[in-house]
Amino acid sequence: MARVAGVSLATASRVVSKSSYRVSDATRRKVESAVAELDYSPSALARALATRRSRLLGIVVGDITDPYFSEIARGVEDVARANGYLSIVCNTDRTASTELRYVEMLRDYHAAAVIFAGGGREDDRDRAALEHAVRQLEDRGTRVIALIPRDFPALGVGIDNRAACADLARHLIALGHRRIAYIDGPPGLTTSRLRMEGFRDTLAAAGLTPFAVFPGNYDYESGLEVAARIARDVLPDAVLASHDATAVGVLTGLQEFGIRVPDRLSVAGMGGLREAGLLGLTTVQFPMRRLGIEAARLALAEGETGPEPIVLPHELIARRSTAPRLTTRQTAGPTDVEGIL
Amino acid sequence: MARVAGVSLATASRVVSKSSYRVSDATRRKVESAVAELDYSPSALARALATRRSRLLGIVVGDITDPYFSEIARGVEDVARANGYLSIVCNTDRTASTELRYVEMLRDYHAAAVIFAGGGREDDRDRAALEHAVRQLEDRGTRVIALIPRDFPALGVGIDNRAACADLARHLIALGHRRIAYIDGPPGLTTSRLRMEGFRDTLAAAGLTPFAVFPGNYDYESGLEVAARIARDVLPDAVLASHDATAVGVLTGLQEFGIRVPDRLSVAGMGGLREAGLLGLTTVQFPMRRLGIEAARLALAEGETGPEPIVLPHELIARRSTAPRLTTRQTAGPTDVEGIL
DNA sequence: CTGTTAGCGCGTTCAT
DNA sequence: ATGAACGCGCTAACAG
Repeated sequence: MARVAGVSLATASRVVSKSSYRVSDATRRKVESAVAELDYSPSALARALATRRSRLLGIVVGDITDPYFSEIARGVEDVARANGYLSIVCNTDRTASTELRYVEMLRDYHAAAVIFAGGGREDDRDRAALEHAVRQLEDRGTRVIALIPRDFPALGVGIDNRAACADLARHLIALGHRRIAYIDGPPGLTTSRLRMEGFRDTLAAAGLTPFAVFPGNYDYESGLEVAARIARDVLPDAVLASHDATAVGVLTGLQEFGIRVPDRLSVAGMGGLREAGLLGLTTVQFPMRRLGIEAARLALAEGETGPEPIVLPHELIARRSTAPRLTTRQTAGPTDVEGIL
Repeated sequence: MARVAGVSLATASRVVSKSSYRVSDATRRKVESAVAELDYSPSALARALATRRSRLLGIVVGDITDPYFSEIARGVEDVARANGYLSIVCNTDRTASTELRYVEMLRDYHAAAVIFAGGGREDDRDRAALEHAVRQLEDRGTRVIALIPRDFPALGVGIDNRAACADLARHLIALGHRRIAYIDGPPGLTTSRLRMEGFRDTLAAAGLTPFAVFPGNYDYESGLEVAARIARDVLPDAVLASHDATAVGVLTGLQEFGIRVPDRLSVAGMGGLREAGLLGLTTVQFPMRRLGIEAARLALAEGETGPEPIVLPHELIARRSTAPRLTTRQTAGPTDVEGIL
């Protein structure tokens, strides 16, 4: 193509790659017309090879199907696109080995940066291997960003899981509830631990002890099970689930037993899922998309940023699944119409 | 690295790239130990440049945040990973220009294949440009797969939008409903047209005419609006929404007006969203993940496949949002407990 | 301002 | 079975 333009490869490269080089308008025009004529487009691959810098951005998530992750990915992708980067999404299914494999592939493609969404596990046996792979990444010049908390050193951005759960607990206590049950997250996950700590500490500060702590898995089924158990046994004043999906499960399960929320007990979740809004579930909303955006900004930023992680604010959204304890409310009114649910 | 192995670059390449070449076990071992020692890994970029074939798979979606798309992406990614490919997801926001831009980037990276999820627009002014870009892709040897219907020629896989909507209409008619309203999808979308046709044709075949056809946008808000309109006016026997999100909007809106579903009227949606199950919404479930899987298989398949598109089956899931017309049902029973909704 | 040259890190002929 | 050389398409250094 440089040939049909009648110039040398170098000049052609200079105009095509928009390098801040001085090129006369005349030759520039010649090249441009040649480009148009040949329908030419430069090979990003070759460029990356020569530059040692690709414009590929890796984002490793647990499962893109999970609304949290897809929202994060969307945020990342938005700024990636704005900067001419392509986003590679990697589903790890929370499995260390596939996560590792992906990291290696991203390294082989000289990804400009990789963003680890999804928290780390605290019981990870492959941590050493991962840490090694991450180091390799950095050695090759790719930036690594982590949505904290993560089990390897990396600058990052995140949310305050502990504080969020604490806020929720305080909300429940403020409503007069004392016998508060908690549904834990998957064992070994850092976020599980943090949220649990937020719950326990807040209760302790109020001189309370948990009514019960049920195991959970950040999913719908966990909620159903808990609902069945408390329905057959003693009802707490409130149940705080460490995940919206679980809280929705509680709501559904309770309803099958004819136990009305919030009349008989309050229910709250965490995350800010669409379903939460739909069912009137009290929750804390996490700014997932912003999280992705900030992470991508960090990833693409030229200047080195300080090691202190950015912490984005969450928001407590009180809805009709939580209400003051021991209140006699009317069962009429627009917010309490019987639906098909 | 070939140096420390004590062999030539060629032999090293032969073992690293697993080429079906004859290499003696002795030298192979030498190379392998050198690889391990140096923590060496081949550059996928250089390989792609030399081979003229990358292991990058592009998947262009409307919005990864949309459960349909994320499910498709997941399916694609699953088979991509199994074959050692990386998946690049591109959010077009249903905008032709950004879709075009992405296609160009994917071409520059010599993507092995690109899968177009998300249907085409019928009013697309940039169709020519897109078609051109797609042709360029194919010229460079990248396969292009489309989740039909699409506005440019490509082999593909899809679902039968028309039949799905027809099934729903038949279901409603079989329940005895005659005055059936429809909520359309976004104008200009091929899927909108197809679904609408399925609805109209089925009604016509039964000697019925639509009670009303409301404009919609495949979203929640459209449903709310329709609910408000029919609540203040005459209630149809049933409303069929072209999208689950819209149907959920109808449900929510109706309930705010104290209109009980399915007592007063039936409601159905399309898609198979999680929320549909949660709220007991009758719908057709589309096998989105399978769609992605099949698309990826096509994309990665070596042999040429026939031009006839694969059509995956959908499934009508009748739930409690639809019921026979003019039936007096008791308002008790476990499926009809008043919830917080 | 523009042309020449030398890699980037691989795969792939050809010889040997 | 192995080694030498060339090319993939582009950028970067150095001349002119």
